[in-house]
Amino acid sequence: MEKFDLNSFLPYQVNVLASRMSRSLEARYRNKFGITVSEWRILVHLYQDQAGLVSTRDIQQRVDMHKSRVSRAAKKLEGSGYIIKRPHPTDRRIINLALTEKGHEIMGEISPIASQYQVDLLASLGELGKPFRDGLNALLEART
Amino acid sequence: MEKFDLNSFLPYQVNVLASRMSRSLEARYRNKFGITVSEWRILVHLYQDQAGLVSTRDIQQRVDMHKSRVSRAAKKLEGSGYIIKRPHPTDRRIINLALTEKGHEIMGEISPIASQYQVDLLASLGELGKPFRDGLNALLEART
DNA sequence: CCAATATTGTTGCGCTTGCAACAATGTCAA
DNA sequence: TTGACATTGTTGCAAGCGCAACAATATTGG
Repeated sequence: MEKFDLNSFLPYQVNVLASRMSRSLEARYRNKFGITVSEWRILVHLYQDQAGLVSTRDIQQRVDMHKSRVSRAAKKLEGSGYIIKRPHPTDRRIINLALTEKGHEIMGEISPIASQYQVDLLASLGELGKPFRDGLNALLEART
Repeated sequence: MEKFDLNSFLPYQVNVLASRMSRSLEARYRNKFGITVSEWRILVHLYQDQAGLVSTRDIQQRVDMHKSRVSRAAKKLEGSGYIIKRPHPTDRRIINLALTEKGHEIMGEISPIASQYQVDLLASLGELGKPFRDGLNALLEART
């Protein structure tokens, strides 16, 4: 009698997969650059959004991280010289973040690694790739 | 020019989804029973495997948790009276875990909640459910 | 038999995180 | 204008985690 099968329980599966992916990907750049996932998310966000009007608040909303997590990761990134904090021109509560030249350089190196990882993942998925991504997006959009 | 789109980056998406699922599901039972995800995994495993020959080592291997994490969660569960630790009959290094009556009772309550959550998830996925699960399983099997 | 090695589970350590409280600043209504 | 409320970012705290070291026990090779 099967009361409950953990191995086919979606939240469990997704969590396990997430941990493995993070770990596997992080292994590809952590030792080399000393970057954690939280910092990586901020860097990517600054890298892709060239506008530069990026506050801690923006990142918190767009990158699904609690503001305290953003705050601490940003502090570390500033200390490492990858980003700088600049005051918002009119609202003094807001702190804008921007990549330094060093930040651009490291993203120039890490970004291809991440892209390649994605390519590898999709290759291993084969024709399941498309429907899997559709389902993933559906679930992500379902819960606002 | 799109250098890198975080929102369509698979490891990011899967991680965000995993966090939301855990949080959403945990909210359905944590306050009521004071159970964390780690403890939940152990309880489910003991619940579904009636054989009872379940050591910390078994759980560690099957439930994708580091042994220290299993050890601590088991200690908490024992303290809460949900499980008991029993010595292995021949190998004195091994500690077998088993649900107490109280443990069975709580699983009788939580298990349907989890099942219902899965039903809700699949409902929101609609016809994407099947291919999504296929892709998920493919990724989980890909990395041993 | 015994010495070296392997396995099992626990624990100290450092790190990260979420939460709540907080200070500083901005907004808005009366 | 001003007083109440909202927003932004930081920090103390407690909890959880992975790693590595460890003690206890088991296995294996000579």
